[in-house]
Amino acid sequence: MTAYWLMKSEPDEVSVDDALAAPKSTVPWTGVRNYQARNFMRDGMRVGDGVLFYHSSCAEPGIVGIARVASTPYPDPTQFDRKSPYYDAAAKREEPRWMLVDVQVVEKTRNLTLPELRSTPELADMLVLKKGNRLSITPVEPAHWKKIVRLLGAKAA
DNA sequence: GCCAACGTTGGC
DNA sequence: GCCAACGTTGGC
Repeated sequence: MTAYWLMKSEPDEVSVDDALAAPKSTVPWTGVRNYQARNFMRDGMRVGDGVLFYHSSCAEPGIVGIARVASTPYPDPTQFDRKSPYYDAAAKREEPRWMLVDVQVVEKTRNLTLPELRSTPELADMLVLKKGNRLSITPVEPAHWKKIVRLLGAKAA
């Protein structure tokens, strides 16, 4: 049973173009330091799950690509890297605190912007649109996924 | 830069 | 376990 997810990335950090330019169009989803979001990656995701690649904290926030979960969960290496902004002194190698998955971009799309998402009645219940939502990873209902893929005219199903 | 909303921390 | 203070997210 394939599940669907929305994953936010700041394009200044990793944009959909950056991901496309990476080997196999695949990037490790580093830097998540929120337990709920971590748990989605660690416990909820399966290889092949659908991902909506979302740009946040930028001029035009929105969904900019279709991707897929491309690995099983493994420890986020940046938690052990003293020079990384994501370094976590409390994380031990024997007992990693932060887990991530690899994400592979399947298709770059147009930007389905936040205002457009908000103005689409069928998408009103999306978690990412809820007031005050700050979660960088949210599950996506199959019906919402289908609607968005249709709005994007994306090939990926 | 502002600020609402939320998560985390730490004293008690 | 409560809750105030603080830090972060993220749209605008």
